[in-house]
Amino acid sequence: MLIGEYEHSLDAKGRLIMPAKLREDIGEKFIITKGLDGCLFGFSQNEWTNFEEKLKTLPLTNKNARDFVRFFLSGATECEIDKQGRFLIASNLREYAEMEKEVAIIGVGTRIEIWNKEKWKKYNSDENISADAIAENMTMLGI
Amino acid sequence: MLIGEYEHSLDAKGRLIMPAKLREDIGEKFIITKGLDGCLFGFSQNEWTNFEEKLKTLPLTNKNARDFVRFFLSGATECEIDKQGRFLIASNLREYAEMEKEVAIIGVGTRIEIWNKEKWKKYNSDENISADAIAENMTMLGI
DNA sequence: AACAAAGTGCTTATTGGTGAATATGAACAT
DNA sequence: ATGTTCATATTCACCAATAAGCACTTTGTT
Repeated sequence: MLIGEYEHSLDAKGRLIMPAKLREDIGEKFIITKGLDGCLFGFSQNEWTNFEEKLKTLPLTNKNARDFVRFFLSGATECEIDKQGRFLIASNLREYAEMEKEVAIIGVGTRIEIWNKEKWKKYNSDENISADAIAENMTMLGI
Repeated sequence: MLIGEYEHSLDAKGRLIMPAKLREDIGEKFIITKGLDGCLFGFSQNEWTNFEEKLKTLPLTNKNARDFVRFFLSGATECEIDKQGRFLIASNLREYAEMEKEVAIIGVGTRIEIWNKEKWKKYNSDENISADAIAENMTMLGI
């Protein structure tokens, strides 16, 4: 289970340390893609192949399907964690998520998310995540 | 699995570098043809025969289907990657996809797509990929 | 035959990815 | 407090991938 919040920084070449506590669960090789709300998603191999299988079934003739597949697959990269625990974030993904240096990495159960740190702070301070709203959603889900 | 987004440029003779990360999957010889949404499609030998098979199943009695088949087959060319990792894009295909110099190559699972870079940027900034639509599709696919 | 256009191949410079070495800093034990 | 260990940060050097320019070959045209 991928959990926790970590802050790290990109090096000059755009590499990032994978927090030691996430390393085991995410695996040595994993996939990052463009995510929602301006962050990047990171999936373990298992989660990803699942997802790929589903994408493959979508029809080429349907424009919505093409758009969706393009978004995820064109935005995807396989990453490998090096001996020093770092991995490279492709430049187009860095650009997409507007990452300069300071980055937040968070575990979200089945995936990780990588955020520009400022954006993450801001996102957290917004009303989208007021305790009330969350509580409401919890009751909706029957928790 | 063909994934990722790469930006490269045509040389004076209309040749293009095949990004190193796609080379293995697409194979030394592959097929490019006119694609949908103004780009070119590129298939590995295997995927191409696959695709041909699917086209063959379409009813020749239906004009739409005939048009569809002609569209893909008439534009198809075999490409070979040279020692320096480049391949030539036939001039009629370059013209079809309105390629001048700057080009985006993307991996979309079973095929690659080659876009005029500007067109690709524009396509990405359009609403075809609103966050809402993506989120919706994600839940549909159970992610 | 002469020329132009298109295609092929080589050579060089530059960029960006990769790996190694070292430094910093926190957590913990003595 | 002091030393030890582990995780993270930073820097440097090297190598592979790509860009760009040029020259040669082939093909088709006049």
